[in-house]
Amino acid sequence: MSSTSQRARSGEAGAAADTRERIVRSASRLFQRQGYEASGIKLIAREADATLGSVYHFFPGGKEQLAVAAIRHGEEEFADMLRAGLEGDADAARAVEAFCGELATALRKSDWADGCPVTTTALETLGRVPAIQEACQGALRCWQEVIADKLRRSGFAAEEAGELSATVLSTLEGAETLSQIHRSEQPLRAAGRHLAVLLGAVHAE
Amino acid sequence: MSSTSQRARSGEAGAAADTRERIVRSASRLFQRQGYEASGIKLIAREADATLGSVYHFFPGGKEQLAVAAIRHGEEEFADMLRAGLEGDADAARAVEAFCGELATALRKSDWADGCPVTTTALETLGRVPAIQEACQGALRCWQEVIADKLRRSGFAAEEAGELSATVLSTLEGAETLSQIHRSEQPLRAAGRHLAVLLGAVHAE
DNA sequence: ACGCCTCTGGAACGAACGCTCTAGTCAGAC
DNA sequence: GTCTGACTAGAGCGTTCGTTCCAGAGGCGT
Repeated sequence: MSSTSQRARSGEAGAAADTRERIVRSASRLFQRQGYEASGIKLIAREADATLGSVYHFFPGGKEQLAVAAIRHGEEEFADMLRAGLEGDADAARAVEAFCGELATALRKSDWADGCPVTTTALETLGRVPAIQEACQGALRCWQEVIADKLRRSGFAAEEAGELSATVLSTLEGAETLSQIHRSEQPLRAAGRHLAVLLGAVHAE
Repeated sequence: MSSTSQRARSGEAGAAADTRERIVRSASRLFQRQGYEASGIKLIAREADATLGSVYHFFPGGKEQLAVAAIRHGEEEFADMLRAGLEGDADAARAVEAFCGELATALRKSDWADGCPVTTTALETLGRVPAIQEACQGALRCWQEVIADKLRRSGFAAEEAGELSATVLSTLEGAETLSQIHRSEQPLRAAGRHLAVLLGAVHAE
C-alpha cells in the first residue's frame, strides 16, 4: 500500500504519503458533496492544502485516476460505518433499522450534504468513464456483501441473503437521496421501519 | 442550414413554442444522462437544433432557469409513466412489481443511460442552487403522491399509504441507480419482488 | 407600405477548466 | 561535497464554460 521506503521515518510520519491521503480525502469529500464535474482539481488541491504539482505527481492519470482513488476511499469509509452499525444488534432487521437511524442523524448533522460517497459521481460518469464506473461497481458490491454477510449470520439462506442485500442497499441509497433532497429524516426513518418489516416477513416464511 | 425558411413552410401557430419545447426536452435528456454540470448550454442548443440566442431568449435566467424547466418536464414524463404502469393491476403489490419490470426493460433498452430524470441533477446541485432543489422536491413529491394514491385505492389506510409511498419511491430510485451502475436488471427485479412482499406484509396486518 | 416585436444566428468576453512544464527544495546515498 | 530521486510550487497552455450583445429575419396590425 505505501509507495516508497521514505516513510520508514517515524518522527514526521511520511510527509509525502500524508499529502497523498489529504488529496484523496479532499477529493472524496468534494465528489460526495457536489459531484465529479463540479469539483475542480485546483479546488481539491486547495482544500487538501496541496498544490497542483503534488496532485499530478501522485495521480499522473489526472482527474480520472484521482476519482478512482477517491471512490475506493469512500468505499472503505462507508463499509466500516456499515459493519460497525450492523454489529449493534444480533437481529438483522433491528440492526438495519437502527443503521437507517444513524444514517439519518449523520446526514442531518452535515446539513444534508454528506450523502453516499459514490452515487453522484457514478451517475455523472455512467457509460462515459469506464474506470470510474468499475470503481463504483466495486464499492456497491462491497457494501452489498457486508449486508449479505449480516443476513446470513442472522439466519437467512445464502441465496436469499444475496437478493435481499441488493434490495436493502437499493432502499438505503434511495432513501438517503430522498432525505437529502427533502432535507428531512423521514424517508430514511420510513425506509428503516419498512426494511425491518420486509426482513421479518421473509424470515417468517 | 435549411432552418431559415422552415417556419414559412409549416405556417403552424406554435413555431416558437415548438423551439422552446425542443430545448427543454434536449436539456432534460442530457441532464438525465450526464448530469447538470457536464451538460453545456451550447451542447443542449445543438442537440435541440436551436441556437444560443434562442436558449437565452426563452430562458433569460440562463442555465439555472433551463434546469428548472427540464426538471419539471421530467417530472411530468415520469409521472405519466408511473400512473400508466400502476394502472395495469388492481392490486398495488403486483402493480408495483410489474412497474419495476417495465423500468428495468426500458433502462436496458437505453443501454442503461436513461435513469431517473432528476436524481443526478438534484445530487449535483444540492444546497447550492435552491431553485433547482425546489423543483426536484416538487418532482419527488408528485411521484410519491401518485404511488400513495394507488396504495389508498388499493385498500391501505391514508397514513400508512403516505409512509409506504416514500419507501416505495426510495427503493425504486435506489434500485434504478444500482441497475444503471451494474448494467443489470437484477437490482430492479429484486426490488420489485421485495416491495411486493413488503406491501403484502403490511396489508395483512 | 410601414414599424413593431418576437425570435434567430453567431461573434466575442472574461473566467474557469484539466493539464503540462520547468524550476526549486530537501533528504539520504556515495 | 556531489548527485539523485521524490516531492513542491505555480506560471501558463489551449479549450470550453456561461453569458452578453447586436444585427438581422419573419409575421402582424395598421
